[in-house]
Amino acid sequence: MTAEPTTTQRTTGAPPGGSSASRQHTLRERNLRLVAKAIYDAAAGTSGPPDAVPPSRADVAAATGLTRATVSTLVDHLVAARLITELPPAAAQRAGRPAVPLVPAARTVVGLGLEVNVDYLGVRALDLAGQTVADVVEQGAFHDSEPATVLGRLGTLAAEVVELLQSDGMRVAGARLALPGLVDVRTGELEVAPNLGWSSLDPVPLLSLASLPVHVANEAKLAALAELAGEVPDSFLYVSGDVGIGAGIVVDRGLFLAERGWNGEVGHVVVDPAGPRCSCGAHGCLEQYAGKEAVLRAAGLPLDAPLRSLLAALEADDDAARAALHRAGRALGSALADFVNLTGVSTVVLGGVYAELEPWLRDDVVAVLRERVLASPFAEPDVRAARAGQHAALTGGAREVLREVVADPAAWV
Amino acid sequence: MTAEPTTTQRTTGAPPGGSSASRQHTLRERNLRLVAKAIYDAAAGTSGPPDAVPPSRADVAAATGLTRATVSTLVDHLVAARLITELPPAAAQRAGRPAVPLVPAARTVVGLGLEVNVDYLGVRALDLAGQTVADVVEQGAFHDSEPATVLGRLGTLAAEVVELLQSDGMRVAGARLALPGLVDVRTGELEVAPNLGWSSLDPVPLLSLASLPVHVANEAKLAALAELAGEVPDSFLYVSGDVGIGAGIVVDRGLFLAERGWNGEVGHVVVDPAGPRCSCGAHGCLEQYAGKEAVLRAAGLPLDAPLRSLLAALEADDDAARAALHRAGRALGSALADFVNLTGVSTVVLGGVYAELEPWLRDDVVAVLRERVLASPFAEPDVRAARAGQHAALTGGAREVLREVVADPAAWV
DNA sequence: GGCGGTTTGTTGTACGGCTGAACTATTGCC
DNA sequence: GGCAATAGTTCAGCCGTACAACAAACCGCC
Repeated sequence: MTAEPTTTQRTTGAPPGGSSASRQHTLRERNLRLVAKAIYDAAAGTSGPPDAVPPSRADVAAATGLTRATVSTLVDHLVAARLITELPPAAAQRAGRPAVPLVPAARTVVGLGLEVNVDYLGVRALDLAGQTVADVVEQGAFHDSEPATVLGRLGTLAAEVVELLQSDGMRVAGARLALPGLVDVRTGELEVAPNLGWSSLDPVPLLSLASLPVHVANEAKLAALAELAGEVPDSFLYVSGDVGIGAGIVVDRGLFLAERGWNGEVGHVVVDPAGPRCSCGAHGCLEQYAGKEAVLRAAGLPLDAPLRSLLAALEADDDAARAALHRAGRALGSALADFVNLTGVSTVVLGGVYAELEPWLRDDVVAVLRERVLASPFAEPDVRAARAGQHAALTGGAREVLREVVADPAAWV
Repeated sequence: MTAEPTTTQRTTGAPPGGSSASRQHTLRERNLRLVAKAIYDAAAGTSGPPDAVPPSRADVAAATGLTRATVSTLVDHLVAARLITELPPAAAQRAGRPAVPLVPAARTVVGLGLEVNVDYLGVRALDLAGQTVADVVEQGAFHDSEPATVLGRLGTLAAEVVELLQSDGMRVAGARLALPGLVDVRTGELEVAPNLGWSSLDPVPLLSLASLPVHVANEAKLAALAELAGEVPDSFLYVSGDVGIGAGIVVDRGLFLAERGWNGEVGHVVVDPAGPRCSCGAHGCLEQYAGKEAVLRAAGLPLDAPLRSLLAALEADDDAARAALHRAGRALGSALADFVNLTGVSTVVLGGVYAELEPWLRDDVVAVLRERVLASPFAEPDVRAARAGQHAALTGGAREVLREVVADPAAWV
């Protein structure tokens, strides 16, 4: 008899009703979720490449353990709610009545990702099929900006997008607002966002988006969720390099958010107490070695240099640039070793500027992890570059909204 | 509109059936759990002091949202299964028919905690009422011991305890084996336990406990769960000082166990890369400052000195001892600051030898946490001593087994 | 090209479990 | 002793799933 991973998980989007009375309709809700999730996951290709052929009612019945009769009625409800679409039966190669392929509906229900960051703000809408149906990004300089003005502008953009989508017959399920700062996951308030110069405010009302449920989250954490669109383990640490260094802890495909969700502050892990003083008051924080500005400075580039000039220097084998990334990689490895040792999550995804710098960082990070992670002899740490592309938090936020739709389809039937 | 903590949690003891087909009997199972948990929690006094008077069927109905009719039949089942006991009606002060108080049954179903540690092995049995019904601890020296011999002896002790309990009419629900090493939570195998000199083995068969489900876990993690018996936040970091330094992450009253459960390795967070070399190969690990041996050495005591001689020196205001604890406290604070920053859990419980040393550690630990925890201006970190007493892992293991019984009472009706 | 074999999806009955309302049981208060 | 109040029980009704039989649509093969 062995220990099973008898574990619940604290991540985004717990199915509701875990600890409230179960009535007859609870069965319906739970089984609707089960069926919706089966079809959604098969289409998204949760593991491996997307199945060549979408599942039929019979497939869903086999996968869930429900009878075909029950699945049939549930699917009918989901189709009526426009969450699921029936495709024309494919030419069958087997004997028997051809199956009706079921896929998540396109352009019916969408989730919205919103973001304010230092140099841009944006709105992105995704549908259940995973397609981007709207994408608006405005460049800007929001360092020390006025929250009401910036969030008001973002709200206007979002309202325009919502208007457009609704006139196309789509329903907007909700929105996630990504901010580069400390967001209290319980209240949705922003405690502080150093790079915006914002503090102690409730951002949602400033958007003026009436009748649209908006949740707030940290930018790196939503960006982490965007990685779930691709092939990635169920649990990983996402580390996003930028002016600051943000992180998200993904466990079993959901965000780990204990207490107020203030985790992953890897930028201020002390790499060397004899190192340079950091803005946080401590000495030798990771940011002083692997923060964007520290790397540019060490590479002999101006602090406002674009990333591509650093990449150019690296590709040209510039010694200072190479040395800067070697130093950053060792420091990053050291801080990540603590991160892995403390959380027990062994895969690290490098996001933000680290994604593009990964070829020059990876070897050093891996080497230090191998030295310093205690479990590395039994579970080799894995380091990889993020793949979600530009403005990943917008994608992650929109995906998160849709995940909630799939997790509670009963609200839509 | 604000962000809710829309989070599932990965901790010990997920209610089963989260993602499988819901049939009619699923309702029964879920509601049985709900009722059992309501009665159990009220008795255990999950928050605050135990309610003066245990809940009645009507109270449970009000608390759960189920009707009195449903609660009545469910309670009848639980009473028949001897999981719940009806107390004689208390003298009613209100008008109306007096309520029948419901409490967890004493001495009917018990959970077993087992442990092998460096200097002892033990068996403890707890019943649903929270009482210890059996407690056997054998001192010994198990450094570099033979696993088969030691676990065989523990198995014999456990079998004797089981025999005794069963002859008294009790049913043993299961057992948890605590080991001071790296335990793979998925397979139950022990990868390595440095202080026992054990590695790569499956401990459960060596116990030779037929027909008793035994799960294996890390000792510090089970000790952390023992704290849940007292007044403690729902989430906290438990750090246990001993020869090594172990830790457990408790989130929403359950263990956080991502992947294989290898988290909380705080003993090898690097406090100062210029510090002394550690057995793990790195320099300046926390253990070199706050490990039991490092503290004793710094205090000028022999490495095998008992804890009470250190406590005596501290109470006598011995300079070397005080300085040793100051140094340990600063180092511990630094490593815990990383732990708090990375996990977002703001309460630290000091267990193992740290529990008794807490008066001399606390101020330094708190001071460093205040400096280094980024969220400390918004959520003051809390540091407290563990209260579970000797051999906490035995208590935690037994409690964990009982928590599973309460989480799935349907298996017992 | 019709017929058996095969797989899909639907229909109708049975059953389990919760609800709501009425009912019984037991007390305090006037 | 009667009335109000609270606890617990009984029973018809409803809801959602299972099970089994059935209809639909295809293949292959003689």
